[in-house]
Amino acid sequence: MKEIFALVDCNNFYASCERVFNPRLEGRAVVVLSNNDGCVVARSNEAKALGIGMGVPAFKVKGIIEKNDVEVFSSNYALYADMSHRVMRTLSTSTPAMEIYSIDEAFLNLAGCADNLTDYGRKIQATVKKWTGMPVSIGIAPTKTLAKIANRIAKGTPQADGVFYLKDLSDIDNLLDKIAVVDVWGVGHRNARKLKRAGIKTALTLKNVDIEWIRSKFGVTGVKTVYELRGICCYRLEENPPAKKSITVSRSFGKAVESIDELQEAIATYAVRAGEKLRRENLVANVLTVFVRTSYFDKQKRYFNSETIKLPSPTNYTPELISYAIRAVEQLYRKGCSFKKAGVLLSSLELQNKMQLTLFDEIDRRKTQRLMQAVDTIKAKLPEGNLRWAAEGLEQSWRTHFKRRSHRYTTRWDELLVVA
DNA sequence: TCTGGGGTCCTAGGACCC
DNA sequence: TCTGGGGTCCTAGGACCC
Repeated sequence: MKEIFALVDCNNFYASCERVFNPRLEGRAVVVLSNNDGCVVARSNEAKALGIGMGVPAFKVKGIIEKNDVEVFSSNYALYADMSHRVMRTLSTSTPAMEIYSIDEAFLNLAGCADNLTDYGRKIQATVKKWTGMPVSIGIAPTKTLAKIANRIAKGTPQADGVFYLKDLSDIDNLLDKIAVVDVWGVGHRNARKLKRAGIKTALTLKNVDIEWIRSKFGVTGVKTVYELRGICCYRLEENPPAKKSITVSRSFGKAVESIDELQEAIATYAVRAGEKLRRENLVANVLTVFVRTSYFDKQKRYFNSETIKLPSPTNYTPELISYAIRAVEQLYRKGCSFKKAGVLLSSLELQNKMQLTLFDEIDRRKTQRLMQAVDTIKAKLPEGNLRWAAEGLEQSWRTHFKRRSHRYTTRWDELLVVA
């Protein structure tokens, strides 16, 4: 049977997460900031109405925030990840097949689920709200790209009330005519500009474009997008996400870092985190890259650089990752630079149980594996930061800021919601 | 003063091989 | 002295997504 896609999208996800545990925020303008409390990454509808843009630096909207008493939060990833699990678990009860597309979105295959899919969508919407407190919008259509558009319509038209089924392909043209080409999934700002120059401004004109022309200018991705708009499915539901191909841990510093010791501490800390991610996915890495950079906005003394190391044997052993990462910093460090951001990238990943053993390995892999298992288990039981590798340093004054983080209500006993 | 983080895929071009 | 053509693999950079 042909797939019918529902795209379920949490409304203003991070802002809504804050609201679920803080009813005082209901009806008020709420924004959530990125790491280091830098940019606005989520806004309640009220905050959007005040003209606070997505991705704008917080300092640029400080005036609006103060004048309108906007509630401001730092990102609370522990809370958002847990809320995401709850929503996804709830959704899984309403469909035989789904794909978790991002922290706040999932594609469901609704083929054969009900006679009236709009009603069925409403039922899903109500269940998620009741079980998790999260408001969602649902777009239903024969392809993912059209489901994305249906979701937009579900959100943007009051009559739809959060659920919209793009059912009759004959109606589609009227709707596509009103969608700007930049709002089509897969068309970014750059390609939108390029399309505009060729006279293609709406989703409808894009749908009707000549296929060979689009292939020559935009490659196969462009062709797929056009077919999807025509109702021809090019992107199937991915139920089992393929294994990760790379893992990155990177952060902006809370303050500029100038000494090599601090830069190495920070990189060691990121390497530790990267190792944990690796082990959680049962992966090992063959290649480690470290990058450092000064502020993007410091035009005078700009310095971006990276160092890539081919590891002698695939590993997820933290001390090994730390030592190579620290060595890379020695290559990258420049005296007199104010480093503002750095990161560790692990790539050329493979499954741990399939890994190629090196003949002359100096490390007893079985032993280190048990050691890392023990460390991970103990760390999970201790309060954050209580168990650390020496290389991570003690003071960590470079740490990223989260000055307005709410409680991690759902994942920490000491931060439970208190009902007074 | 203050501008996020983590991914994927595609393509073009170079290196290398026969 | 003459100096082809086709294939694969890898990498860097670009574009996109949330």
